[in-house]
Amino acid sequence: MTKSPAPERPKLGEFLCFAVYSANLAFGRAYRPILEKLGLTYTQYVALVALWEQDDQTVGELGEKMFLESNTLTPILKKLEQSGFIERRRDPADERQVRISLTPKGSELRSHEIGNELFDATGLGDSFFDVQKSVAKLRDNLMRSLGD
Amino acid sequence: MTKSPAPERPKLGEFLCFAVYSANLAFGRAYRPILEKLGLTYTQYVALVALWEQDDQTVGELGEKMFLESNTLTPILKKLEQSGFIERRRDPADERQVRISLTPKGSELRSHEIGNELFDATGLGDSFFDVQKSVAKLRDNLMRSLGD
DNA sequence: GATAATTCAAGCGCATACGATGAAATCGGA
DNA sequence: TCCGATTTCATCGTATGCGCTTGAATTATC
Repeated sequence: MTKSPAPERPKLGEFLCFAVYSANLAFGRAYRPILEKLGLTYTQYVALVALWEQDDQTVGELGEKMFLESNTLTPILKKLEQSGFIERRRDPADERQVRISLTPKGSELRSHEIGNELFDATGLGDSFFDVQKSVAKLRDNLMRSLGD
Repeated sequence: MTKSPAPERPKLGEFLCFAVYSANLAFGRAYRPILEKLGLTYTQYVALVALWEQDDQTVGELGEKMFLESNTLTPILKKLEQSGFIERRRDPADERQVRISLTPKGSELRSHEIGNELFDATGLGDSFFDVQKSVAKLRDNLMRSLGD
C-alpha cells in the first residue's frame, strides 16, 4: 500500500482563527502599559474611541459598533463613568434607553494619539491599511454568515 | 485664521487594533455553534489543535504556543481533562512540570476538520493565506516589540 | 552538603464576553 | 383604553485572560 501523500496538516500557527486570536492578545498586551497610565483597560479605550467618532450614543448603538451586547457593555460603561470619562443618563423621550456622552476629561484624551504610538510596533509598514481592510472584511463576512 | 485641513481622524472601523479585536469576537461566535455540539469552548479547541500538532507537551510549552500564561491555561486544561479529551500528569523526571497528552477521544476529534468548515465563511477566497500570514506577522512583531 | 536563586504550576482578584433571564418602558392591535 | 408583544438595559452564572503571589522542586553557588 502506497503511503498517502500526507495532506500536510496545517500547523497551529497557520490557522487564521488562531492568528487573529493571538494577534488580539498581542494588541492587548502592547496597549496595556500605555493605557494603564491613563487608568484605562483596552476595552474601555475602544469604547472611548467609538464615542470620539460619535458622541451621545445609546448603549445599543455603541454595542452594535463594538460587536458587544449590553450585558458586556454595561459594567464597562459604569467603570468609565466612575472614572469620570463619560456620563450615563436615561433618555427622557424613551426611558428604556441610556445615552452615553463624553465628559471634558473623556474628550480631552482624544488628543493623546495613543493609537499612533503603536503603528511602528506592528511592523507592517505600507501594508498596514491593506491588512486592516482585509481583517475588517473577514470580520464582516463572518458576522454576515452568522445571520443565515 | 484658516480652518485646519482636518487631518481626517480615522473612524473606529479603520483602526487595525479594533479590526483584530472584532474579528476575534466574530470567530468566537462562528465557532461556538460548531464546538458546543462537541462540548468544547473556543479556547479549549485551540488547545486541542496545539496538541494535535505536538502531543505530550508541558503546560509551559503549550502556553508559549497559545500566548497564554499557566494561570489561564490550568483551569482550561482541567476542563479538558474532566471532559476526557486529555490527560494531565507530572513528569517523573521533573516533578515541577505537568505533561499534557491526548486521550483517544481527544485524538479522534482531529478528523472532524472543524477548521475547514469555516473557510468559506471567511469570504477571503485565495487571499485567505495572505491574510493569515499578515496577521501572524503582525502578532509576532507586536510580541517582539514588547520584549524590548 | 547547605543555602540561595530560579523555575514552574497553581491560586486569587479583577476585567471582559456571552447566554439566559428579569424588569421597566413603549408600542400596537382590538 | 386596555392588554399582550416588543424593545432596551441590567443582572446572574459561567468561561476566559492577566498581574501578582505562593509553594514545591530543581539548579547554582559556595
